[in-house]
Amino acid sequence: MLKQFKSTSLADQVFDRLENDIIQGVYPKGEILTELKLVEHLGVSRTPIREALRRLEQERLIEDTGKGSRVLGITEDDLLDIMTIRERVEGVAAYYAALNMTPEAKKEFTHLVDLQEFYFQKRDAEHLRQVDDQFHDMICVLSRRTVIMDTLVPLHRKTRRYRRIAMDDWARATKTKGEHYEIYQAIVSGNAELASELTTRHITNAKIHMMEGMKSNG
Amino acid sequence: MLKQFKSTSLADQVFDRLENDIIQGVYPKGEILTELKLVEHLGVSRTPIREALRRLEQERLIEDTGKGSRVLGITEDDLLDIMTIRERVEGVAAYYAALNMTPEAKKEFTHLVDLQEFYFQKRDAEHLRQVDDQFHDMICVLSRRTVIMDTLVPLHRKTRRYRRIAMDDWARATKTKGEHYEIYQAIVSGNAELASELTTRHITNAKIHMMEGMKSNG
DNA sequence: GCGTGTATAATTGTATACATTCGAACAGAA
DNA sequence: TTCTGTTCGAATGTATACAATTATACACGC
Repeated sequence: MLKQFKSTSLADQVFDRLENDIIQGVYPKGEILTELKLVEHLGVSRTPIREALRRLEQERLIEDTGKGSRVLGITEDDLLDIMTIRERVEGVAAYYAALNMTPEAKKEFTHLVDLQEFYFQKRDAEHLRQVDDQFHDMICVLSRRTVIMDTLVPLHRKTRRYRRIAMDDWARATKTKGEHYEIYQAIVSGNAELASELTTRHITNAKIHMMEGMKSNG
Repeated sequence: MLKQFKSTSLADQVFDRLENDIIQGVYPKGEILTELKLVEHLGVSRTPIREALRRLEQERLIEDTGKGSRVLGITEDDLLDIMTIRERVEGVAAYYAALNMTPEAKKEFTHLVDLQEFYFQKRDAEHLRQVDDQFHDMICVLSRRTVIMDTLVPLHRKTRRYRRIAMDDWARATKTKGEHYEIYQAIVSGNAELASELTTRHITNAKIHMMEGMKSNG
């Protein structure tokens, strides 16, 4: 018999799924989720569902009404604020990442950048979006600063739906790839100041692009 | 019979208590909390305790070991990063607060500033610390920007233990009172740019003061 | 028709029972 | 002694039973 995959708990699976579905808009904003409906829909008992709901509440993706949980979702104001915070904080992550590079970290980081190039050549927007996610998360992880990670990573997750749109604009994707590569070089060469500055500038660009997208799409 | 107080759930009570106890250092860093021990200690069943633990995990105050939850607490690096993030983000909150003032909000804010003066005159460091907490939380709430609130308020909570020390330094408390008053004036007069700048400068000062305290106290 | 009271059903809060996993202690053989 | 296998217990994961609350519908009296 094959070795079993590491079993994540049902509570974790429910959380991941609901978090993703809410961010992707599967559950429209304002919809009421009751525990019983989720039991039927997901086929697990109330215990893991309740634990997932409490965590989603903590992340302000849902709101307890006393009679079911209301889906809050992510507004345009939220997106704007997320980018503002990232613009001001993610440079700090890049700064520490540049100070903390190890050969293993560099190898992993390089692999990610190569993957980005690969998907770019294939014009594979969907995977490119995933790699973009991972790129920014990796900077946080490489910083080895827990508070910074815990602040930024949830914000990255919440912009996931938006980024799908951004990556379909190939001109922006090309620019993103170049900016990422510059950041990568600054970090692996240990140039903390430059890494910080380039990262901030990159996110400012992404923010501007996002705001233009919001204006034209309503 | 008297009207009952609004009953918060046991899960919420357990969360509040454990969160506070961990931040205050009641549970030393590294201690393992098992559900059974908490059941005995707190006198409630495992269900609300588990929900509280999952939320504490989400806030990275504990870590699941698979066999009990390890208390993580807050390191000096964490404190430094918290102040760095606040330094860069809290000005944004003040900016929006200045744009969103209503008569009711102004009244509440004014009351808080008066209260600060009151406790200052009484040399009541403990209450002064509470008001300091509330002042910074209030700026976030007044901003009416959910993401900014959700980012900053948990960080405020995590610095609570440190602030107790800071308030015992009366020279700093005096300076804090003055800086708060300037920020208050900028916000209620709707001067968003100034409010943002003063807030950032105030937190920079607090950060410097905190770092000096860390150096001298080891 | 309209308001009121009651019964009922839906929903969450809490406790507990059962399943499973994992590690540590211990016994026995090489 | 040391390695190994087994057993037992402690802990968590999951499901379910029970309690309490609240909204809704409906019947009844005015």
